[in-house]
Amino acid sequence: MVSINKTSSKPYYEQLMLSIKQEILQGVLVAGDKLPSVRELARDLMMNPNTISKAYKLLENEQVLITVKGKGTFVKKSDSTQRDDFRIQMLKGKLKDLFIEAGHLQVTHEELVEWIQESEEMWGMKNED
Amino acid sequence: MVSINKTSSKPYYEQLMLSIKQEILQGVLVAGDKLPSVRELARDLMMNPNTISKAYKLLENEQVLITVKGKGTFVKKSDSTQRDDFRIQMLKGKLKDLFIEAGHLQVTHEELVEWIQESEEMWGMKNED
Amino acid sequence: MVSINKTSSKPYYEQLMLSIKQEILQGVLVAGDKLPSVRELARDLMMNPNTISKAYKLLENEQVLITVKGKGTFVKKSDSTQRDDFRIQMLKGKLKDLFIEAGHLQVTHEELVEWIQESEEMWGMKNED
Amino acid sequence: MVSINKTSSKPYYEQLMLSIKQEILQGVLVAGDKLPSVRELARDLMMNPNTISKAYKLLENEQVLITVKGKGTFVKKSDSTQRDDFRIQMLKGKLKDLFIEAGHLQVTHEELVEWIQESEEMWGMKNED
DNA sequence: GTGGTCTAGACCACC
DNA sequence: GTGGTCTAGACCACG
Repeated sequence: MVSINKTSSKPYYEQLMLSIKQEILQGVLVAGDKLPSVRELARDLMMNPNTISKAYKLLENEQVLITVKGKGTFVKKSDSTQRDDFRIQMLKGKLKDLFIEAGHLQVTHEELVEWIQESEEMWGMKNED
Repeated sequence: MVSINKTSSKPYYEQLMLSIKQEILQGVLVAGDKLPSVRELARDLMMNPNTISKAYKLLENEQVLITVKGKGTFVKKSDSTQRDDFRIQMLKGKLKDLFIEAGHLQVTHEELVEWIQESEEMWGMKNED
Repeated sequence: MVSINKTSSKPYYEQLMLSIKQEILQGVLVAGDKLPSVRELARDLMMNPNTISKAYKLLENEQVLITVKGKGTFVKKSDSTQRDDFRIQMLKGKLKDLFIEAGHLQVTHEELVEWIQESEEMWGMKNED
Repeated sequence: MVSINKTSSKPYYEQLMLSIKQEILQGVLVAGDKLPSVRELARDLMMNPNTISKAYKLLENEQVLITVKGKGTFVKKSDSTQRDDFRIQMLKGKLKDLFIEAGHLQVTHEELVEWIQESEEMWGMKNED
């Protein structure tokens, strides 16, 4: 399922985090599902277990996964109680930068909005079950 | 005009690039305008000239600025004839990643679109070139 | 200042995190202060730089520190806007467990409250400047 | 009575120890009461007998339980004559760490004290032995 | 078997 | 000089 682009400049562990997050949004992974063990995934992706572990640990900090020593790592039930204002602010900042880049690439705002709608449809988001 | 946040974790040269690009989009800087010399800007912003130079060079590569030996660095007239498909693909990828993050931060697509509209209005963009 | 007990079962990086947090609460470290470089501290504490780095990184995730590549790691200005309910809940759980242990060690609730007051005075917390 | 949260990241054997200790403090279990056999409890909780055994053994070490060969495991009468200073020091250390965390989560000392009082009332502690 | 911690050492990006 | 990423391999704790 998940795959890593070893020629990208984006760190492996970030790619992995995004890949897992995407599968959760798509409903491929749901709350309670067990992720591959760090060793197993490391073998499959031909990476060092430490790198996998780093990704899992960071997703645990973000409350996306939960890991139990000796048992494995699992998708956590999202407690949609609280929004993380700090990270949302970061996100907004990134969108602004992206917006500036778009302007210089002659990408119109309408196109940006279109892209967002595309993503929404293309993935068949299963966010509400 | 341009300013650098020395406590941000974003590299100085990237901040500078974005800052210049933003001013161009806002119409503060227009095609043909002369930018401050590397030394001058380095002094004003209390930064290493190498860092300024790096930002200018990268913006030359992106066809945003143009340097004339012995004269200075200038805002280039954007040739709207061709769009850089490669970089647009990059941008689209970044937007997709941002979209995934948004999903996990419980930011709805509507909010994202709103943010884009906000930026548009707030700046009074003048990119009708 | 900071010191590590190499015979404790508590991980080095956690000890370091607590040590730094304590110094911030005590006012020994204040917003904007530069922490020792990972290499420097690693040398002083006779530890591997990776371990120091891990502690710094985690404190960055907790928004206690901020690090700028090429410059160093600094104490962050605490934005007291938002309380992290999730982590507060964790803390409350730990206090409950501690409370049970106390009961079995014949430590009364009054003693517990006393200990808290002690800490408060002993350190001369500088939380409000 | 005792129950285990299989999705918690706290080790099973620690959860079990705390659960038993809590029931003793609440008076649900009193000195002389017989605990379920290792095998029986393992079956009821769907856990590995080794894990139960480990918890019982550690509670024996802490002088909370006592095992009589061929008869079973029983709640021990607490000898309130001497307090275990070493473990009390440990406890005090943990409270100090917890206190530091509280400070960084903007939890006031008053709140901490409140939480202690809450626990006290909620359980109707019966530790007048 | 699972994940967690720590070390050692290489290479890269930023200033 | 600074921190960041990744690999390799050792040892420990949990079930």
